[in-house]
Amino acid sequence: MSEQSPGERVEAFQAPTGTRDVLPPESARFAALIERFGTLARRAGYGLVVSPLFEDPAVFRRSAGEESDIAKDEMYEFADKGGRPLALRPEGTASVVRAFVQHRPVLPWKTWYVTPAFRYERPQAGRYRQHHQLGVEALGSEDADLDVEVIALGARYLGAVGLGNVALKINSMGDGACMPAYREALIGYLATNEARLCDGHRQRWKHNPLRVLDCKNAACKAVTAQAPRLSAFWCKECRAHYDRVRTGLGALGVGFCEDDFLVRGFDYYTRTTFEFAALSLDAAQNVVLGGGRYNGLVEQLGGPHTPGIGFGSGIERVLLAADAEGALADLGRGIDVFVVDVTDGSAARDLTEQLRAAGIGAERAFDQRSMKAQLKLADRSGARVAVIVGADERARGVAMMRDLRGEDRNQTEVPLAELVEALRARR
RNA sequence: GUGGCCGUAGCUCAGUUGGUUAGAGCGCCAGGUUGUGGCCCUGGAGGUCGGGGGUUCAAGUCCCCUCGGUCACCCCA
Repeated sequence: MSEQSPGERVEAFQAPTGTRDVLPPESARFAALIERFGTLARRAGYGLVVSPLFEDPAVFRRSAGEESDIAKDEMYEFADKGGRPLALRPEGTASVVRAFVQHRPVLPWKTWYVTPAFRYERPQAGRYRQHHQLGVEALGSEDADLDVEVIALGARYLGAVGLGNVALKINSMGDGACMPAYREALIGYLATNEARLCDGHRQRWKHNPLRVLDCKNAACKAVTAQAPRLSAFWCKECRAHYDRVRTGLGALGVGFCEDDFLVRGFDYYTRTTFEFAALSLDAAQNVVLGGGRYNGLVEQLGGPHTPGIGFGSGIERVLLAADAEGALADLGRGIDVFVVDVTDGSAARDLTEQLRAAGIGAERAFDQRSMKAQLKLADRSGARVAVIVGADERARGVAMMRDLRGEDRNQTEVPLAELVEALRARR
């Protein structure tokens, strides 16, 4: 039963604010990123983790930090029909760590994931309420060489999708032994220089003093230029770890620069932090891959002390950067052959399936279109070859094989029994 | 959450100081070519002018509200 009264027009629904549909042909690039990343991750011994899109909100709050913006006002929270509080995943790491705590897999546990992520914020260039991330999380080792492996994997991934113009920054956040002292020193310094901070941070610096370090405002930059350096506070162990990371990256030929002010958005980072920025994008949203070590996070979520490191990479951001660099431009549709049937369609029906079964990408037209229309579709499908079957060919058990690309576009007759072989020969 | 700009066909846009049946290019469909795509020619389909209210003899055009988009701040991927 229709609920509309006669003549009433139904509104055209559209995707909610800050979300979008990823459609062909763009979705091919989306898929290519995931495929290439998955291949590299598996090759390095990382296994896929698929976990629920929603969790107890406390999982995300504990992880990102109770005081973080994500925890405070960017989470999609709701209660299900049983009254259970739930939240949509705002980032990738927390869920994986929660799964680790729950299942206690054998260490080291090296995983990768692809997932949507939800944050309630105003959309703008390169930022959505639902975006997509892929990444890795490796738990159970404190070895700096694992940091190197993870960073190298990130670099390899960005290279594999064709991004050349990227810059890697690394830093160390210290640990429980040295970070508190730095924090105190920074707070003391900011307190005496409060008046010179930018408008926003003059009000908010106490809320998260470290954030002032990566403020883009000139006023803040002038202040932080003289601020105490985190690196001067590193304890012996943190310095040794950091040095091993630097050495490792150097040995692998992964270029990087060190940035004392690299402070990432989540509270859980200890020691190594890193970011890859796409230099072809505006600085406000140019981080395409970022992560770091989180040696206290597993305990935060109720597990045993277990060190970990990982990164997340925004698919939309990487795609923006790929656009800017002209990368990933020529992904075909995977159609090798277009079957043109000017009989009753049964030849197209049977031949396309036969070709697909043989591993050949095959497409056809439906609805008994004219031969001219079918060839037009064949042209646009990207196929290299059209296989044409008319009444005459069908009667004789043959097909015309026509070149759609290249210089000489000849056309030859092939017995149906030899079609697959003939098409393969043309590859 | 705050602010700027913008909503006319599937897409990119034009639309004179408010004035008949709202246009173009591209795309789509068909024909030119009774079995041949890309180029060309002809024709066709396709529009709640984002939505609602108001002013007016008359609103795509002016006013208000609203929804959406976009950009920036904030924050982040």
